[in-house]
Amino acid sequence: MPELPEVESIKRMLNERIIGKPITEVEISLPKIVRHGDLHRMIGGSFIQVERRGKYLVFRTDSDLTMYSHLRMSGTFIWKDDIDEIPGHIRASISFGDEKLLYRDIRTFGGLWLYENNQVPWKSLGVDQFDEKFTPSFLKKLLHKHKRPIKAVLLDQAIIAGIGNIYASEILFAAGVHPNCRANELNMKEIVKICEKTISILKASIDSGGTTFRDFKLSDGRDGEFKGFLKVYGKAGESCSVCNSSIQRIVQSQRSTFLCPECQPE
DNA sequence: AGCGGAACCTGTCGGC
DNA sequence: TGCCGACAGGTTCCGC
Repeated sequence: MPELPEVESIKRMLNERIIGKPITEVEISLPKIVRHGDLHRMIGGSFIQVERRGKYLVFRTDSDLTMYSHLRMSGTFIWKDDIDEIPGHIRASISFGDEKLLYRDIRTFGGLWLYENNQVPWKSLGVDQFDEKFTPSFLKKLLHKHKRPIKAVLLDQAIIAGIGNIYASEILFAAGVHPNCRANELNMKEIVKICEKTISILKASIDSGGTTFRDFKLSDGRDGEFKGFLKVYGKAGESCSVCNSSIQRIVQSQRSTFLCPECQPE
């Protein structure tokens, strides 16, 4: 489920719900989703802020403990009072008195980490696309270090943190760049386009509450609304909205890529 | 060093 | 109707 806009939506929900409330209980129903640390150590403390780094959620507490979460393919957080019936696949929960935050994850690829001081669960995370450093000239330096196809480079979180598979296709379509173009062979005009479209598409998606591709729900159960804005992802065989050509699906690094062969010449 | 492929899981959908 | 394979929004590890 989570592309960056979904993670951002969840972050905002969490900041409205859990800040400053004493943590009274922690329940783990699938131990392996806790990748590091003992979450019970948070009992008695409280969260002071939830941040986002790439697709990670960062839960700051009033002590030196920090909880991290990555939702991977199917994780989500649900505020219990927002729903009528608790769904299956709840892997962990954190109680705040009568209120409760649920961590749900069908495929169990996601996880929770607890670290103290300034340790983090990621090895390396690249620049965030909303960072002021994310400019065409900076992007040019990054891209020209890699000869892989641009699609693979956009997806590499160690280079740019936050772009997922849906948006990689959408960004390259909007920029008119073929996904197989080698990153180090892109010219400045193409890089400027990629930079602008990355920011504008992700912003627009966040504003509309995230993508509903398969089964994404906002924490309160409403559908995200961005699905209707997708131009190529999941549309193989349909007509391009710009030129009417047939949208193609190709596979790169074992993942689907969608493109318009006319708008994105190789 | 950088790249492609396998692995980690469960659910859904389309074809026969 | 039912079974079976393909596919799914992500990341890490391993071998070349």
